[in-house]
Amino acid sequence: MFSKATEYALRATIYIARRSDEKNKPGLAEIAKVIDSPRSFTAKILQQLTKNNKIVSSVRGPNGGFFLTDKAKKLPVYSILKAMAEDEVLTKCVLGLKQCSETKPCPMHAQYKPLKQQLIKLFETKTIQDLASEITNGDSVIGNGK
Amino acid sequence: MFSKATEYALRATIYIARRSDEKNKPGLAEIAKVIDSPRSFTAKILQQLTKNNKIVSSVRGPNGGFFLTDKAKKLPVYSILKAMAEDEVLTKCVLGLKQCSETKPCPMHAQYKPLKQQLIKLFETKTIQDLASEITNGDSVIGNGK
DNA sequence: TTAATTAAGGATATTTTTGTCCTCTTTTTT
DNA sequence: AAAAAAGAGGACAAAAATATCCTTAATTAA
Repeated sequence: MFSKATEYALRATIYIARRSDEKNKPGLAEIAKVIDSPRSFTAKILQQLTKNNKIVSSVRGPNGGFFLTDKAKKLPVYSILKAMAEDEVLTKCVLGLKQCSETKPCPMHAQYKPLKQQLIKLFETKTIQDLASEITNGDSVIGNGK
Repeated sequence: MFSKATEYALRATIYIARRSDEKNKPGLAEIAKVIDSPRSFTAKILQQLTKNNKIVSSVRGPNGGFFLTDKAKKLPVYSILKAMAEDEVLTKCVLGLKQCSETKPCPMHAQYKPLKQQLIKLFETKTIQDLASEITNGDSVIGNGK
């Protein structure tokens, strides 16, 4: 559904939200290891999330790393998609038609519409914090094994 | 959501289903024009759909072109996704985790599951014929304008 | 103040996806 | 039988996505 870059962005952000506070800031190496993503590529993605979009914050130097402000934790997951310029995945026509609309619907339109709406609602309603808290049991997982 | 290739595959197949019978077989040029896709690339995709997977049928030579058998028209739309090797889009973890399962759910799992199920059901239930018939009014559309 | 640590950023490489072009084969028409 | 009209298939090209590496800047600790 989403690109690798966006998958890493989601996983990394959720992990940082879980692990970070004023004192504790996971670094790139730790994040990439835990979420099972290529390190340098993940660095680029975290830059994207810190730079314009202010979803992730960072500090350099020893004991530096990445963290989320309380404000950032309250952002909808959708904001990560927007930061990765991939929110269109949820909004565009399933058949990829520019034309497709209520008045000029594609053959999938009527059937797909309610699902699309639920998808958007899910990503708009759920906050980063919500997902970070979703460790209801010890088996919830954010990476691929060891 | 899907790749360009799969979008073209869906549009082309629906168009062929609408336009074809024993006598009438739209050709590549017509198909590509109507569904607004790059001609030669569309040729490759139609080859994929004819070759192994037997979703689309074709005949060469003058008055040749593409058509769907009655049997093919009754296939679920899902079969097009499988032919394009993109059915995983619907089934895999939103966060891209191999691990993710009922016993080791990712943080989105519980919320996303019912939506995933609806998506799969939609593509498994709807047939190509269903979509081809979905011209309830004259404004239904399968390409991008003129 | 020097050394060490860590993110930022630029340049480059690799892979995948998307797309084109040309020749070959099949089929029909003349 | 020859010519024309299509799809089939291979080789190649371009663009985008994914990934790596190296240097610089910021910050902290010794």
